[in-house]
Amino acid sequence: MAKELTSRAADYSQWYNDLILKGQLADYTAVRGCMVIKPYGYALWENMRDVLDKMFKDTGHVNAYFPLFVPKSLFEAEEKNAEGFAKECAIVTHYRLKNDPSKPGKLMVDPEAKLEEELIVRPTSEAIIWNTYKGWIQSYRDLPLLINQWANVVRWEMRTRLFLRTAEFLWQEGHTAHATKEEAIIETKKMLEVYADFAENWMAMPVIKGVKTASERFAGADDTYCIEALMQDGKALQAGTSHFLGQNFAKAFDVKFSDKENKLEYVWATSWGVSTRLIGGLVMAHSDDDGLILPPKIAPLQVVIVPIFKSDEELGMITNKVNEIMPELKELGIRVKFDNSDAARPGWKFAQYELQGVPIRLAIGVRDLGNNVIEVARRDTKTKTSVTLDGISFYVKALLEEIQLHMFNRAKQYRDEHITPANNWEEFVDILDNKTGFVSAHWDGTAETEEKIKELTKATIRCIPLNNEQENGKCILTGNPSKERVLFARAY
RNA sequence: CGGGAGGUAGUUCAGCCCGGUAGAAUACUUGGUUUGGGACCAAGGGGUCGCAGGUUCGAAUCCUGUCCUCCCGACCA
Repeated sequence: MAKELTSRAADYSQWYNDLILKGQLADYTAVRGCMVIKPYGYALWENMRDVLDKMFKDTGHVNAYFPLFVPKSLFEAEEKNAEGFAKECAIVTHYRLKNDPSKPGKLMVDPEAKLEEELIVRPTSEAIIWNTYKGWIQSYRDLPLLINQWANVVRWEMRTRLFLRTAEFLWQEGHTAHATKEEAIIETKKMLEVYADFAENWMAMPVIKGVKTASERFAGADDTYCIEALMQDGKALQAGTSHFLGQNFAKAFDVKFSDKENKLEYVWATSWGVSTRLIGGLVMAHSDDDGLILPPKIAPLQVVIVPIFKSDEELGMITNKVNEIMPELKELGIRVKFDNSDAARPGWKFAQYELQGVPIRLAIGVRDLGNNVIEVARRDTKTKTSVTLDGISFYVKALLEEIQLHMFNRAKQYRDEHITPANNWEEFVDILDNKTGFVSAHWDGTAETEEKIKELTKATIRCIPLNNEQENGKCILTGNPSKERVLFARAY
């Protein structure tokens, strides 16, 4: 079974690629580093997007859309932000092609059509948005501004990987403006909670909420909060970030407001985002050697019904019964498909839907009709049971919930078992090399030490967990005093 | 961007070293038998050999350039 898939043990990277490609989530294109998200993968993204969008709106945000291009002069206004992204920008320099006189039928860039000012294809939108906000904000009555946009961005990464790091990707970016520092910090933390809620309760992917060290911070932020997830190969994945931007962008773009005392103040800012990278995390958090395992709440298809028949007459009998069940399932809001195609035999369908991670498979043949039962197969545990057809829709509904919970608990158990304290350097390195996962260790708080540890072990500080327990100790590398442990890991 | 590997039928690949009518498996189409874990038989269709130059009587094969992918590294909100 699953004979064409590479196993995780044999080659984890290849297994990951196999699942994306053969599970039909995405495919390569002729464009370097850019993928096409196929209908099945896009359906997954749509489900994720819809849930997040509702969460944003429930927390008072509205959607808008800003330009893809950022004039270079605006892009460079916030210096740290510009510096952070400068090395991975796509730049528009011309606006016209013309026939190439030396190569008939071919086109060339028209040198006459050079732009006065280059346009940067947005790697993130703070610059264009804050330049726009300048015109929208005059008074404290204009605040807060709570805006989100669903968009694509481009980052010219040297090395790309499907979903995890592509040159162009889809995401949402929230950009809010506030009258006070306190309010902006509350917003930053609120959105981190939204992300954690989404990751854990919808994607069934446990995350650690924390704050980044100064060197891992978003370029232009005063603080970067993050959710960190753990993949099955023991590597960490930054799954979402929420930034407290202070007044950095307000100052760079001169965005001031009059407060109640008619004093001019700079606006306080936040930005926060999650991307299609979440899909990569979803794949690596849950799936197995037989294919994808998708959490029911966001799976494009939650239930597939596969008929087992030897003749049209038998298929007719089965179809009659399925026609009773389908409306009941749909009535309960379940995304269900009846695969009565005769192009593939049952065994092939079983394997295909397992590869694509459909949470529940129902198989029904005439034998089952006689016994008034149906075979229920769970993707997460690969167990099969024969269940009475009476009230089957409620059984399926409950089972979907159970699968969702089981997937989360299983991932959480793995994650929890892979947060390991290290009290000396030998332990630290041993855990990273052999056990993998997060290592909880003391750090002296300096960027130099952080960098040195990264050089020596390739592990980075993923975050300083929120509500971190305070505990006096000694830095794992330097032995200097430390007040708390931080989480290290090798990461994607 | 450095090192390594690769790109030939929808897919996985052989052929390349040593230039001479483009192959296999699988998938697809049709017919038949089948159908409770990736069925079988028969017939059939499908290719600018990544792209662009060059060498040659002749290039999938040799040479040069270029694009895309994978792995390792550097980089990485």
